[in-house]
Amino acid sequence: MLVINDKSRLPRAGIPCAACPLRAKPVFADKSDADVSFIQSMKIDHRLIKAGTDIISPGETNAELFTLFAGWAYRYKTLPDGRRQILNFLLPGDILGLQASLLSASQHGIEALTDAEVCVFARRHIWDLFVKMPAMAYELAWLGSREESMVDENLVSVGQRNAAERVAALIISLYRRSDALGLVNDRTFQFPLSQQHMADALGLSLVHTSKTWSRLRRAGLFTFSGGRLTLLNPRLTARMAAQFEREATPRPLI
Amino acid sequence: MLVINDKSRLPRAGIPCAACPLRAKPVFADKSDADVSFIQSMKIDHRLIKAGTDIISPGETNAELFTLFAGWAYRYKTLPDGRRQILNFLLPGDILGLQASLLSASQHGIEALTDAEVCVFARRHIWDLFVKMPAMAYELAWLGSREESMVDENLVSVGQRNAAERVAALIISLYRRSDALGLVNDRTFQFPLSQQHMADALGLSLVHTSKTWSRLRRAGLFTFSGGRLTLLNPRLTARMAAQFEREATPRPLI
DNA sequence: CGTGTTCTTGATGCCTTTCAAAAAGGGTGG
DNA sequence: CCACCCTTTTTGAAAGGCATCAAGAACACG
Repeated sequence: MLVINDKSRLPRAGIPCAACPLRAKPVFADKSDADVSFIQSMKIDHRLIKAGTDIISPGETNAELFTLFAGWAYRYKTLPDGRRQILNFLLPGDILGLQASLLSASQHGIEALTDAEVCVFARRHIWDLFVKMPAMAYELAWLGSREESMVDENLVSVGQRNAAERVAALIISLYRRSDALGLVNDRTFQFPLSQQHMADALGLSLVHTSKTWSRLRRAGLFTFSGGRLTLLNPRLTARMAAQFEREATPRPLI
Repeated sequence: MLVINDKSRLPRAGIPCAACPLRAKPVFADKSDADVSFIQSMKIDHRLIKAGTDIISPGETNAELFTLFAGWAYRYKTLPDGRRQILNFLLPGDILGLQASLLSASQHGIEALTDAEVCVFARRHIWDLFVKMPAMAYELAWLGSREESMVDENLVSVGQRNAAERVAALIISLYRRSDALGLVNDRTFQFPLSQQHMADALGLSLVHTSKTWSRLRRAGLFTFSGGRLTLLNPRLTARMAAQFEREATPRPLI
């Protein structure tokens, strides 16, 4: 998978929020020093998560709030018989566990897709934030709405698009989100999903996902090797997915 | 459909929030007089919406915030070629347009399913609410998370459940929500969806929805006539839907 | 009592699933 | 560095659930 570091355990754990490398990216809205230091004061931990482990478990109560600092994750729900639906994917800078920390018990799980790092904010501080930092509370609500909007779009995919359109929509969506983070070089970016992940996200069987994936690849839409995807024709892919709106930017980082 | 009133145009328009009949229902959390009068001060209109008309249009900017006072509505998205996905249904007391008013342009539309009444809150007042009323801002975020959680569950349906399970899940979900509002009598409640609505919500064709619907009806799961549905066996229906969590209650009403 | 909408039902076809098994990677220990 | 094992991906074949087409029935409305 994606190896975050090799020498030290948490090389970036000590980095203050003011010097956060994520925050420097143009996708994220500028913040006042006061805001950043409030964020710093809320942050109680910087945690390394191994790929494949839960960051928030289904049914967990009193879940903390996180910001994904590095790596990928996904929200999912599981039916009693084991069927799993991936609700949406999470990339660096995304808030994680807002729903879980507002509602009493988490209705979903969140699992690290790659090795990941998260900034941990104590649940009990969220209330402080609403009282003392209305602008940031507003941004939190904004981020929540943005996530809902992503789930909306996934529901449109699964409910209305055929297999090829779904795969195309998934690729273009992750391509654009990676691009916004500056993670796309020469139309190439890290694409750490297994076909099982794609199948569970798209509501397709593993076999049919595989066949659709290779059909699109052979059709010259993209190349894929070593976990890196090159999207040869983003325009065509977007058209193939039958509409796919761009994101508003910049957005808040908490 | 559902005729709200016959004599006067807006019989309840003049009712102050303090005397709101919705608020009296046990599903909704108690609020202080100060909170209620703040809500009253934010409310700029009480509007009657005819069934089938948009409350928020797709792409609308500067959408206001609403609380659904009476009737049903639904959020939807449409693809360029006309395919429509219903994202979730809205019942009295639900907040409406939060995502649209936080994000710059509405990514979805909201349409009245029956004749409906809405309380209108000016978008510009939302910011005031965050500054002056942190507890209510928190509740707003809570309601946003709750809506996301409903979309999550619909995504699980469409992605993982087969046709019969989807129909059962839809029925039990609307049954429970109606029940929480005290709208269920003797297992019978108003069910104003056409089969086209169900099809668009469940990601099924109209024909297959009709066949599945009548198969479940003939199997003795429910009876339906005159827009009213009697759920003969809620337990069985819930089991048939393969898990369906109950809602936390009470919840905030704004 | 017409007329348009919604619902029902039958027939046909295909997109997707399921079953099965081989091929390809990836990681680990000898 | 190769052998071995486990996970992931690929392919083929067969079945089935759901979509599409078509048209009649039931219903709502003016």
